[in-house]
Amino acid sequence: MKDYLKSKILSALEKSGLGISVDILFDRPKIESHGDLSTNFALLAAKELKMKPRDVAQKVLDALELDPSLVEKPEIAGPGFINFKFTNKYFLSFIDEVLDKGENFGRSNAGAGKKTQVEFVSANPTGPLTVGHGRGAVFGDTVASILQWTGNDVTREYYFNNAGRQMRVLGDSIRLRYKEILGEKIDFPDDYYQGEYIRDIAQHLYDERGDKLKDEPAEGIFKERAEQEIFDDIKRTLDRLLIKFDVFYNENSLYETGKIKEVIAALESAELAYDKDGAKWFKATAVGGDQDKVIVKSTGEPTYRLPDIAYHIEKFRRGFQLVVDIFGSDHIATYPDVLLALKSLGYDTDKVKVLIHQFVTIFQNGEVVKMSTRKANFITLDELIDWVGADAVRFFFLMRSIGTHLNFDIDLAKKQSEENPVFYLQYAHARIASIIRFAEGEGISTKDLFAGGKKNFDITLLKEKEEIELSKILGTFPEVVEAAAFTFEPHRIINYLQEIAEAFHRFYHAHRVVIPDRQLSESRLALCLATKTVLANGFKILGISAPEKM
RNA sequence: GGGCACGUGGCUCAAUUGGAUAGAGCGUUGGCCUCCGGAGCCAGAGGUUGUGGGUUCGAAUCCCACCGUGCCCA
Repeated sequence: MKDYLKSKILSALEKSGLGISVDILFDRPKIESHGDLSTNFALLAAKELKMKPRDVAQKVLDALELDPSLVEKPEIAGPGFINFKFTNKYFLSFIDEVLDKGENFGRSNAGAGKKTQVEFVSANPTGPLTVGHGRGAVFGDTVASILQWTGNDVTREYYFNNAGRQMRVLGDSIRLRYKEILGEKIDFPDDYYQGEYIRDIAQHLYDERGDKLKDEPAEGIFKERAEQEIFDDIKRTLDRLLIKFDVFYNENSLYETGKIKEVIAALESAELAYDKDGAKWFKATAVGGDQDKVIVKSTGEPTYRLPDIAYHIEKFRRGFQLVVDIFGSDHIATYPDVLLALKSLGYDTDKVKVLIHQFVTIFQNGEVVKMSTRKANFITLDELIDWVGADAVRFFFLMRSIGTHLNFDIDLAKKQSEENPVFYLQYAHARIASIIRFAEGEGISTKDLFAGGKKNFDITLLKEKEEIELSKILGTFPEVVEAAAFTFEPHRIINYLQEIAEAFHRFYHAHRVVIPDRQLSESRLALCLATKTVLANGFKILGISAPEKM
C-alpha cells in the first residue's frame, strides 16, 4: 500500500511540476481521526520549494488520482500532513491473504538470501549458563529467526575457548575437589571456581575411577571432563529454550591453523604492529584509534583482541555478507578495537552488526544478587526455567529492548508466573482454538470454509468496527517482521502480538462467532482462523508455544 | 580518573527511529458472565519524559553541561 501511494504521489508531483529531493515516507498515525497512513513530505519539501507546507500538499492532492475502492479521499491536516484513510474492503482483503499464505504469512524475501551469521551466547565452558547469559541467548536466537523469516540464509554460531588460564583454573578446581573426596586436606583458593557443580564433576570422576586419578595433572582429564560435562549442561539448558546452534567454533583452532600468526603478519606488513616493552602492540592511533593496544602480552599470551580479529577474518573468509555479534555490556569496550583492526586490514566492517545487551539485575528477597560464575552466587538459567517455564523466560527477555538495564525480581517472577503477559497472548490463541472446536460441535467445520478448493465464506459480511479493526491489524504483520529485522528488535513483534490479542478479545466480547446466521458465522470463523494463524506465526518466530488449550 | 550505555506514572517497560493529544502490563478504584474459555472486557485515578540550556515548523528521541545507575579499562 505504501508503494502504491508513493508511486501515485510521485506522478502527481510530476504532473503539477514540483520537483523535490526528499523521500516520501509514511507513518501510521496514533490518532484514529488522522487516518491510516500519513506522510510528512510536504513539510520536508516546503523549504526547498519556497512554499507553505499546506500549499505543497494541496497542489499534490489536486493532481492525485487514487482507486476509490481502496482509498478514501485524502485530507490535509495540521501543519501539512497528508492523511489517507483506507476502505473496509481493503482491510478485509487481509483475511484472504492470511488464509492463503497460512504459516508462511509474514515471511518475505527482503534479505534476498543474504548469507548471514549470528554469533551469540559464546560463553566459555567454565560453569552453567546464568540468567545474564539467558538474555543474550534468547535474543540472539530470535534475531536469527527474524532474519530467516525475512529471507536471510542464517547460521547460528557459538564461539568458545577451551584453552587459556580460566580453563586451567577450572581443571585445577576439579582436581582439588577430587583430592578432597579422597580425604586429603586441601587448601582451596578463593579465586578458584566455588560452585557446587565442581564437586559434582569431581564426584563423577571418583565414582568411575576411584582413586586412580590422584596423580593426574589438572590440565589432563580433570579439565577435559569438566569441559565435557559443563558443555553438555549448557546445551541441555539451551535445548530447553529451543535454541540450537549450527556451528560451535573453537577459538583454539585459530591457533592450530596458524590464523593468529597470519593476523600478526598482516598487521606487521601493513606497519600497524610494533614491539615495545616485550609486548606486541596494534598501532591503533595510526588508523584513527585513541590509543595503541596490546595484542600479545610480554608473557607471550595474546590478549582477547588478537583471536577476535582472526575469528572475524574467518567470518569474512567463509563468505558471510552479514555478521551479527551479540555481546553483553561487559564487551562494550572491546569491539571497537577489533573493528578498527579489521577495517585497517581492508575488511568491510559495515557488514558487521554489533548488538550489545545490558545486563539483567537480579533481585531476590529485596536484594541485588551479584552475578559471578567464579563465586557461584548466581542464579542459573536452568533454575529460572524451572520456576517460570521456558515460554515465560523467552518472553520476558524478548519483551524489552536490549538497551535497558532490566530488573528481574525473582520472587515476583515466581509469584506472577500465572499473570505473566505471555499468558495473555497464548490465551487469545487457545480461546480461538476453543471457538473452532465449539463451531465444529455445532456443525460448522473450518474445513467447510475451504471445501472444494475455494473459499466458502463472504468477508464482505463483516461490517462491525471490531471486525474491521482486527483485520486491519492482521495485515501489518509482514511489515512488523521486516521492521524487526531491519532494527534487530524482536520486542516489536511482541508489542504487535499484544495489539492483536487486544483487538481479538474486544471483538470476541462484542460479537458472537457461532450464531444462527450460518453465513455470518462462517465469515467470522474465517476472521478467527486468520487471527489464530498470525498469532501462531508470531509465536513461532519468538520460540513460544501456541497452545490449543490452557 | 577515562570510555560506552541507560534515566519515561508506585513497579516493569513501549513510543512506527525527528511527527499531531507520550502508550501498555502489574498494582490501584468502580462496573461486566443464563450465552462460543472471566487467564477476558469496559470505565477511572496516576506524567513538567533525571535537571538546565541549545538545534527547528515540531524533541522522550539530535547537540552541550550537570546529577544518578550499570558495564569496561588502568
